This record gives sequence, C-alpha cells and structure tokens, in this order.
Amino acid sequence: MGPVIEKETGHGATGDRILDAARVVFLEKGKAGARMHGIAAQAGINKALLHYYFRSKEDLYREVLTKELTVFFRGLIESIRPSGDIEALVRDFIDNYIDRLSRNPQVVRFLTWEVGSGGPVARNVIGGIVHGGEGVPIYRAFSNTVGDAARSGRIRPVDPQHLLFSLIGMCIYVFLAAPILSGVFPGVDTSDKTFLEKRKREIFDLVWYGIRAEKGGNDG
Amino acid sequence: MGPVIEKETGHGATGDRILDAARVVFLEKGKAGARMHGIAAQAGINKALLHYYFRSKEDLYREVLTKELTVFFRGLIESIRPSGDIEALVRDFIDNYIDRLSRNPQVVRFLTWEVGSGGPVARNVIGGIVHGGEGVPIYRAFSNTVGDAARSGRIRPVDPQHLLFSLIGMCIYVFLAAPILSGVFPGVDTSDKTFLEKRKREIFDLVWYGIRAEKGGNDG
DNA sequence: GTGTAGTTAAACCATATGGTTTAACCGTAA
DNA sequence: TTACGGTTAAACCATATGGTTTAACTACAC
Repeated sequence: MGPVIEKETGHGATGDRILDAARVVFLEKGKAGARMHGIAAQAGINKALLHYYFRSKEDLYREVLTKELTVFFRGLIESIRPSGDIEALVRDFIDNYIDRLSRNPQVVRFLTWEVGSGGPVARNVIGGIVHGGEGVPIYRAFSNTVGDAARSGRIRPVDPQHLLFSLIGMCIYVFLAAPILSGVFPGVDTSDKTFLEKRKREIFDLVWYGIRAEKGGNDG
Repeated sequence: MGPVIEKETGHGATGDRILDAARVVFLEKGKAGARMHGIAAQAGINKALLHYYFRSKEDLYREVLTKELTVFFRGLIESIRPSGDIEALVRDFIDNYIDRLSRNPQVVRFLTWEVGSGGPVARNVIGGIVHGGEGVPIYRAFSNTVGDAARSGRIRPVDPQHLLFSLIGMCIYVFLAAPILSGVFPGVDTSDKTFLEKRKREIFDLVWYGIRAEKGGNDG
C-alpha cells in the first residue's frame, strides 16, 4: 500500500513538512508576499518536489489555512459548549477564547491576512463550524442559553448575536492590534500571562455586571 | 514659483491623483499585492510619470497610509475629547467611532493590511496622535475622566486602559470581521444603518450597566 | 533484477516586476 | 525665441516569479 503514509493529515511526511513550511511563510508574508521558492527552502526541498505535492500556490494556501482555522475553531467551540448556566458560559467563553488565542497567535495573523483579501476561505471554514456539526449547532446553543437566562430573569434581555460580537471583539482586539498597541501603550504584551489574566477579569466584570438583572428591582 | 500647486497636500494636482489611485489599489490588494503598473493605470498616467513623482513603491505606500490614518484618527479623537462626564464620554465614543468607521470603511482595511505586515507605519502615526498634540493628550484625558468618575462613586473602579480596549474592540470588531461575519450570519451588514444603530445601543447598554455604581449598595 | 515512488539538480519557459532611460511633445513664463 | 517643467510612448534592464521538464539517483517492494 505504498510507502509510509501518515494517516493523520492525508499527506505523507514530506507533505506535512511542506504544510508546516508553508504555514510559516504565509504567516509572515501573506499570500501575495509569500514565494514558492521561499516555502521550498523553508521545507528543505526544491521547487520541483514542492509542485509534485501541491499543484499551485493557491492550493497550498487553501490547505494551510483550512487546516489552521479548522483545528483552532473546532477546538475552541468544543471547549465552550454551553451547559445552560449563563454565568459559566460567559466566563468559559472569555477564558477559553483568550487562552487559545494566546497559545495560537498565528491564527489571528492568518485571519488578518484573510480578511485583508476578502476572507473567502475563512468564511467557508468558520461558517461550516459555527452552524454545522453534530448535535445542536453552537450558535443555536449559545443563543438559547442567553434567551433562557433572560426569560428566567437572571439577566436583562440582550440580543445574543450582539453579545457574542461584543465578547469576541473584546477578547480578540488586543491580539489583533498587538503590533500597534504594544508600540503605543508600553506594558501591553499579549504574551504576558499577568496582562491576559487581568484582561479576562476586566472583560468578565464588564459583561457580567452589564447583563445580569439588578437585584432590587429597577428605578428610573 | 512653478506651475499650479495645490497647497493642501504638498503635492500637485497630478500628485494627488496618484495618491488617490494608489489608495484604491493598495486598499484592494495590500502592499505586496499592489502593482506600480496598476497604480499608474488607475491614475491614468504612465509608469515614468509615476516614478517622477514617487521614487518607489515603499515611499508611495508610506505616504498613502500616513495620510489616511492621520486624517481618520485625528478626526476621531477631536470628536470625542472628553468633557468630564463619563456617561457622555462612553456614549460619544461609541457613537463617533462607529459612525466614522461606517463612513470610512477603507481605514479598517488599511489597518488590516498594516497589522498583517507588523504595522510599522500605523504604530508611528497612531502613537503620535494618541499621546502627542497640543493640550492634554487624549489618552490622559480619557483616563482622568474614568478615574474621577470612579472616585466620585458614579462608576465602580475599572482599569481605564482595559475599558478603552473593550470599547474599541466592540466597536471595530464587526467592521474588521465583516467579510467573514456577513457570510456566517446573514443579516449582519455594516453598511446598514439599522444594524449599526442597534449595535451602538447594545454596546452602550453593556458598558454602562457594566461600569456604573449600583444604586442600593452592594451585596455578596 | 525490475519497477516504482520519492527526490534532486538544473535547465528551461513565459511572463511579470520595480525601476530607468531616452527622445520627443506641449504649454507657459521669461 | 528660449528655457523649463509636466507629460508621453517606448524601449530597456536586471531580476523575480510561478510553474514545467528532463535525466538521473535512491531506497524499498515485489
């Protein structure tokens, strides 16, 4: 059945080395800025072999990006599948999103490049993950938990979609803007655990105080 | 003193046409993806004249980006200079940030490209604007207003830097991720006034309920 | 040994790229 | 008239680019 094949990815060992190399180069330079020659060099092989494995730059880019985003978002979503408790959901969301971003800062960079060029690959991958899969799609579950909490009077009524955007925005912003922020505000360092823990607390407090129902009834 | 010169930008009429053209092309393709030939064509001139005005692609890119970011952020910051009232500050910030982003969506795209390549230009421009200028630098003013509000008991104590990041993140996220979000959540349209007004309300409510001091003392 | 997949070096190809140079043309100011 | 800056078309240059082809070499499977 042919030579040694790694079942994991569907590519042989060399194919994987190429994907790794391509990841590094695309990450650093983006699709337009990357050079096939550079990728081959990074993988320690020559152009001929590179094209023996991947027809074109386009192909390679799509594979790299799809793999990267799929792994990240699938993992993320699995770690925050809502249990029904809104407070735990918010806390887990913030916790997991920030932890995973800090452990995979490349993902943000890939997303940045992608969005720059219209994001066709990311749209596909993320759309599939957020709405598809087995069981209750993740967004549906999130939305239900928020709705239930509002109906039961634990939180005030909020639009779940906007709450989601707010959570994501607050978590991802510091990573996205890191190259700029770290130059403008010394002390901002997205690889510093202390900073990130503080960021988590600040986000959670803002959101939780921001949505929970007030204890003593409401006044004007 | 030479031919007709537009004093506004320091470039002649042709120079401005080139800058406009370059803006369009860099916006669409990023620095690496842009072609000098394409920029010349967009400006309706030939390559020779293009290089007669701008030595290199690098030069042109720096000028375009600096101009774009300077105009946007200077305008933004002037429109939200804090008056001392924290509630008004939060409301104005959200209002102006979202309005200006929706009127200048290119800026987000430029920032995206910039951040992708490490953001050296943006870091300079934004750093200068946020901390420099006449009078009290804007971040200082923001931070003071938040601090005063906390000391006077109007809001609970919050870290002004993190509050700022949260505000920016919530406002900018939908614009940044628009190409992806619009594919994943039909109905998300950052050029739709209704959507943006709702977004503003949701952000303001979350933040304001999230930071204001509770009326009836606190409980466990 | 023969065949086959993986691999290499190197030449090759058509086209693109950023940038320069040259010669000429045009309108206006001196 | 002359001089000059803005402008053009076109050729030119060195290098880079994505991608292909060829011939040969290696290790392992049969």
